[in-house]
Amino acid sequence: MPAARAEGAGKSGPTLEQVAARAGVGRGTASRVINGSPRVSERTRAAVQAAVAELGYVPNRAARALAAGSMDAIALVVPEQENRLFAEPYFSEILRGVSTELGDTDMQLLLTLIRDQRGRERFAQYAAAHRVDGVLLVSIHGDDPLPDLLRDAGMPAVLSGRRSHAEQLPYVDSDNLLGAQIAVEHLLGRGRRKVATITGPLDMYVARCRLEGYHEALRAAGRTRTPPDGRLVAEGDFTEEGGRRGMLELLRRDPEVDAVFCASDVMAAGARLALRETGRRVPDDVALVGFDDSAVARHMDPPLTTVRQPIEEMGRAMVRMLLDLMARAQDDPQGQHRAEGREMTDDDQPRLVLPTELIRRRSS
Amino acid sequence: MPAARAEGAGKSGPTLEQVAARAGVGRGTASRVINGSPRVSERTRAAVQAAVAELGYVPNRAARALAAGSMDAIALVVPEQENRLFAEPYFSEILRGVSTELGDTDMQLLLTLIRDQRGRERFAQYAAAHRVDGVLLVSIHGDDPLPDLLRDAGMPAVLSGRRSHAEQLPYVDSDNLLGAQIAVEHLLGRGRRKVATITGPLDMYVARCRLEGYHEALRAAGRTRTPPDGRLVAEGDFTEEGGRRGMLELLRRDPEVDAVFCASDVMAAGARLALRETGRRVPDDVALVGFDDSAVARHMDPPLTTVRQPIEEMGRAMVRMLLDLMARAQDDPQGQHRAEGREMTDDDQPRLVLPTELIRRRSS
DNA sequence: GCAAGCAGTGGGAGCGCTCCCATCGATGCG
DNA sequence: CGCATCGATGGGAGCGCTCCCACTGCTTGC
Repeated sequence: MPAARAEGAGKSGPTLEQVAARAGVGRGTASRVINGSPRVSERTRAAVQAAVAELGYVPNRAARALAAGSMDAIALVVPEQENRLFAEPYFSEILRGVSTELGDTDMQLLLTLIRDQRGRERFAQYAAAHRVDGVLLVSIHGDDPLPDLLRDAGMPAVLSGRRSHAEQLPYVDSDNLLGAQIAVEHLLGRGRRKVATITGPLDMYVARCRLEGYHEALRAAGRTRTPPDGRLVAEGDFTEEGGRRGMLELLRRDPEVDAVFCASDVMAAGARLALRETGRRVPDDVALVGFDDSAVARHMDPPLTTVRQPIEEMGRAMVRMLLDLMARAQDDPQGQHRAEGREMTDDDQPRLVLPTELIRRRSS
Repeated sequence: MPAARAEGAGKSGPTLEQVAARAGVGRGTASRVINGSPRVSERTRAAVQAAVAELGYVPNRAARALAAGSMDAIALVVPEQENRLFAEPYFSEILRGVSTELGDTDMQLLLTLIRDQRGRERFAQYAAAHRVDGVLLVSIHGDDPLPDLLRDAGMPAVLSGRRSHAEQLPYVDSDNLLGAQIAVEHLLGRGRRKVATITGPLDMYVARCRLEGYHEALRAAGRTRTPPDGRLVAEGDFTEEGGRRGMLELLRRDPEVDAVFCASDVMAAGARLALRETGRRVPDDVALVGFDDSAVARHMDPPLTTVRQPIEEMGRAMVRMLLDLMARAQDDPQGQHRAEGREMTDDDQPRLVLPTELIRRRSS
């Protein structure tokens, strides 16, 4: 069929000009059809569409980007500190959600790893140079300047998780505090007396929220600070080894710990190792609860009770939110409506917090 | 001059033209400096570099792509059949290797999910329309036409894993056959008498290789087909549930199975479940060996003996190979050297097979 | 009956860059 | 001492597209 596409191998496909010629219309009209403008007669539209089909025309993205000033692409930015994130189920799920939601658009997904400060600045520049139309930020620490760099550059961006309680940028998060709280309440409800916790890195808001939920549950149970000064709190780093060390530390401080809420399943797996090393049974001696409901939770022995967060859905929601922001930016190139006397308030920024849920298994 | 495009906020950064003006040189010279051409005097180079720094100039990718006909981007294509891959450790590792290796380039990584046949064709068109300069293909089934579509379009591509023994395209693979063989030999060496296997989907070459390794080991041990007709072979699909079903099937066929080689750790986890359900102990009653050495192997109880393949390194190798192919394509736009009477032989295609290694843990 | 209005259209003017040809001294050589 | 050479440079000509203005017929309004 596309007998066209003559012999020359490497040449890129037909151009708009050729399509227009074939359809017997002007370049402008052809462009209008391709882009679905309404101001085209039915006859013409059909003719152009036929030409497109015959020639197997595919718009040249670079040309379009150059002329229109938009790249039809968004970036998923991943700070690669500690090489950690990729292995995490969290990331795969986000990725799945993002690409699924993007599948319906003809937007492209760019994956960008940010390694260090230099990379961060470089990316901010890239973004400013309009190499992408929007940015998704995953696993951002509280002190990361990148989001603000992007905002200043006028680049639409959505965070997965907040950096602080007062996050200024659009974000999608899950209800970490409540999730942790129900997890700990569950442990208390099962009659556990010394409920400890292994937290994430406390420079991450998500880790602080889960710790807060832990405290909240204890407080609600009238069990505030027993024993005092957080002896039952160990700071981990969301890694397996961190969970293991945290557990050993907790046991060292108080050998009678009988339950642990871990701020991630992976850390719970680490804690499980430590428990095994020290000859403790789960859940008989120590009950364990994780967070995420990732695959590892199901595979542990015994299977891990955990707090499920709808990660894939979060990925999808982030994309929807970003596309929305991009559309806004389109209509209102520089957020100029704030020039209309109306300050861009925080409330203009979309945000979404999805619910978490306790999944009970045999570890508690 | 182009006072045009005045202040409007969303303005992209400075242009090459402005950099050139600032440095007091012509556009061509500025471009030469930016692209590291040698034909520039030291003085001029310094002046331009200073201007770049002062202005914070970042080349506009779209313009460059349009003018130069290359996108400085490669695509990682993932067929999303069954929604499976993203969750797999295999994928995360590849991804990590790929993006690490790419970090040193200023090449961009595009992630593309292919959902169905339509998506496949669409992507082939995209590629042909030069939206990317090269393609990495992951988890391709034996009958997938995409690789050939790409080759016909003259698009450099590298596969992870072969589609068949006679793979025509460049690929990076690991030594699946030998890996499986040492795994099974290990089992036999431990005195197991009835060694079964749960394979991957047999339309994937990787699965057939591992099955072949299994047979090879039995043959070498003089244990060919006992019992006959592959009663000890169950076909799985690389999923946990598939592993579970495979194990149940094997036990049904022959309750005296005392060892199982699973073609992936995830399936081994499924098999472990089935074993537990039917009251069998690991390794006492049944020894288990997996493949991949993914995180799940370490977390299982008991920890899983498995065959390690250097997945991250495979990702890196794929990128190196692809960049190399792209450079070739550059020099020799249409593989025209075959016009010189020299047919493009298979041997022109780079290929790489990395070694596998047995990791002994307590499940065997 | 004539000026507007409007849907539908064609095509010029760039977008910012790379490619490449023309230019211009400064050399080198016969 | 004049001419071919060469390193260094300037700038025109697009790349394929979108934007937008101008133009064509027609249907309206007064």
